[in-house]
Amino acid sequence: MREPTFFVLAALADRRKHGYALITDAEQLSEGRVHLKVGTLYAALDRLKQQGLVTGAGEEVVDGRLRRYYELTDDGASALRAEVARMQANAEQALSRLRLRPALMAAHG
Amino acid sequence: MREPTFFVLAALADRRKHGYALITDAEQLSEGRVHLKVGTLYAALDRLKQQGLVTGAGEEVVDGRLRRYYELTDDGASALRAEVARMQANAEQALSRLRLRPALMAAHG
DNA sequence: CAGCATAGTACGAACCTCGATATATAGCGG
DNA sequence: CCGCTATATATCGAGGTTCGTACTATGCTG
Repeated sequence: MREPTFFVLAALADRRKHGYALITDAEQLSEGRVHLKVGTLYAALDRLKQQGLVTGAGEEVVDGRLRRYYELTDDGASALRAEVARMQANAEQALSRLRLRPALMAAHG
Repeated sequence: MREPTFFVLAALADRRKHGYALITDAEQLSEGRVHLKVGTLYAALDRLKQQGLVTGAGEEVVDGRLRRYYELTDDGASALRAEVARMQANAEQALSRLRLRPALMAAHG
């Protein structure tokens, strides 16, 4: 799973949201590191719906603009938890390798 | 950075290795979750060399077969540490969102 | 000579993301 | 009214990474 897709799931983890809200929410969640592009977002939502990780959760019209809501399915929440566990395990393994690395002697080579 | 690329860097973190050894090492590091394909590996090595994260570290002929060694540059080690920090931060953010999620009431809805 | 493990190379297909473009409503400044 | 910005959804071509497979090659075993 790529980073933009991960943040779509993460942004939906607490409650249902509409597309545009996901863009701003993912940006905050990632502390500014990830700005979802609209093409990425809707492609990801279509894919995740097809995979059963996300589902439509109603529509609303606010100020004449349509809002389509999305929410995590139970499978989606499981997939997100699994992805988190995988990332933490990967990070731990990489750190243990880095600790085996001979220390840098910056001065005097 | 994608997972296969991440494990190429992680497998090189402790000492120089040759291509084929990276495949078996990445598989162990990931606890069997990631099997590097040869096409993926050498494409990643070429890319990482071009980016200055990995560099050639000598050649050897063992049993008539060529071994090309690769090692992390200082930039490569920094990039790996940055990627680890990013993954840990992303995982933490996702977990805090999952904690806000209304609990599942499996029985009786 | 056939099969297997090791070791590296090459290439098209598939997947995900990027970046740009299009549509639509509402508010603000000129 | 026109242009600009923010909100909101949708589509499409281009690009980068990985996948999957096929290929070359050596040495060992049968």
